[in-house]
Amino acid sequence: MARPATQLQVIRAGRPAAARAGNKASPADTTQSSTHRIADSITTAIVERRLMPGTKLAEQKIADIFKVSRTLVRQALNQLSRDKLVTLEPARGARVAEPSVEEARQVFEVRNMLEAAMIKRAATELTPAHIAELRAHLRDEQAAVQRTDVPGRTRLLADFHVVLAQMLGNEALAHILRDLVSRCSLIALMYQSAHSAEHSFEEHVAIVNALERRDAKAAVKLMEEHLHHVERNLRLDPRVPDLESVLLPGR
Amino acid sequence: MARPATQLQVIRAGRPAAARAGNKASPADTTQSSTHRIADSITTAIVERRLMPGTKLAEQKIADIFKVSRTLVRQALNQLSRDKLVTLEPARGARVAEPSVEEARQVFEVRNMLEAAMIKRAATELTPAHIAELRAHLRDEQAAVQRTDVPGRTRLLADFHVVLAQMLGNEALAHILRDLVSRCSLIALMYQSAHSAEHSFEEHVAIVNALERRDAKAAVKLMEEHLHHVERNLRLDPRVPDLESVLLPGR
DNA sequence: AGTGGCAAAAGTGTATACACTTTGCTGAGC
DNA sequence: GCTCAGCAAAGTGTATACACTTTTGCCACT
Repeated sequence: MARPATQLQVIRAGRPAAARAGNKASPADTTQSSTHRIADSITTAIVERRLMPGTKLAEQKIADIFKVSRTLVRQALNQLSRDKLVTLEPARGARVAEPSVEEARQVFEVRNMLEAAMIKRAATELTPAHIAELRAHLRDEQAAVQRTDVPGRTRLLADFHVVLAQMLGNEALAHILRDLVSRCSLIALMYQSAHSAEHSFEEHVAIVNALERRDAKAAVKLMEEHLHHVERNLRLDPRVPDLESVLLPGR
Repeated sequence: MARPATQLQVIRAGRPAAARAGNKASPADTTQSSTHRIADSITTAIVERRLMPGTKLAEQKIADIFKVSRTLVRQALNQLSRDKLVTLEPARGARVAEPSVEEARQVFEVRNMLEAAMIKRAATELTPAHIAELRAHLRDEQAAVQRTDVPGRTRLLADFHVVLAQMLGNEALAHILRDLVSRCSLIALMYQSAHSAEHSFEEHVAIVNALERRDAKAAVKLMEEHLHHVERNLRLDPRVPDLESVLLPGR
């Protein structure tokens, strides 16, 4: 069971003063809260498809990896379970969530509601400076797509929607959307989206073009179509309809 | 600064078996997770105005009240901070949140986006059975208003919006809305809404009437007006605009 | 060979210990 | 009398201890 002695090692990544050798608490030594760092790492790992749905997330193992106690890992897992990125079963531990088809439908429905309203306001409120920022973001997206940087493009394509929310200056909206978009990444991952990254990118470009023209109607329409395309290209139906037909395919 | 400790005493209801004298763990003995119970109690206390914004929530005191360790209280406070009902300052502890005017604006903006879209769908999708349920809810609202049951009516008026979300069968939407509505309760509490409960109730009735007529346009309009009224009746402006003009009013 | 059951191992849930931070108070210095 | 250093009390942050639960593997029994 993982020798705790290893925690005493002084080496620890390039942290100047903070990394004290003491084995006891030293709050506020890391740049941010350790909990947050752990939750972030796991989120990123899930979104970038390095942790598959259903993967067991044992507290002690994660604690060893991050060289902290289970306490902090538990906090992180708790947060993630609120984002629906992991599921927590009593006395059974945490696993990477496996969103159901129904859940996917619901999440996309909410995104549609929120983002349609959002883009409508964006069309009237965004300044040329904002549009320029969006163009810059699109350039990043394109670059990631072209060099087939899968984790990078996944993140950037998702961030597009969050960036829009932030430009409206509404943190509450941005926060909600960030959660929804993360969940969508997990859903896309589970249901193997066939929606090509290029396609998403092009739809983003079209949306920004409409915003620049201040054509609210077109922007809303494009956004709704975009979300609809993403959702429709999930393989939501034939996913393990029931166990029997998988094990006895001949029947 | 109002003694916070005494306010906490009120919360606990008579729990028969849970309060065991044993000091060690006994998982899964309470009906639900203790953490959840604690978070719920605090949420209720905030929404029902028994805990005022800014009240210090010291971990050990709460732990004593609920007869659990700080561990569980910390978990509960962490959850609440994600809902923005309490603020957590590093090494300074937790307090009941004091939402800013800007935050209030943002929350109402998001609610407007979500609820307008929601009510539009509700107008086309709700069945007569749903309408009947809504009528029943309205009766409860009215009863609470009439007997000036402040905590009850506050909760029921807020629940109206959550119930609508649930009727659309979208848990994700309902969950988001539940958070937003709780925050709104806190905001209303801080900025002493002058919006009378009767007024809200009547607007709810008008909304349900529109839904029954399946008049989506009217329903959306009524809902937007309702939210606008609630927001406009907050005293959002003169609230400590800046400290100087409070301390040196003559200038 | 197959099955039921028990015991060890692994893992979760809660409490507690202890280091560190903040805060409020007191007393020495001016 | 006022100010500020420094100390004590209160409170937070993290680790660890330990009780309980689930899982796993093994063995006796059929």
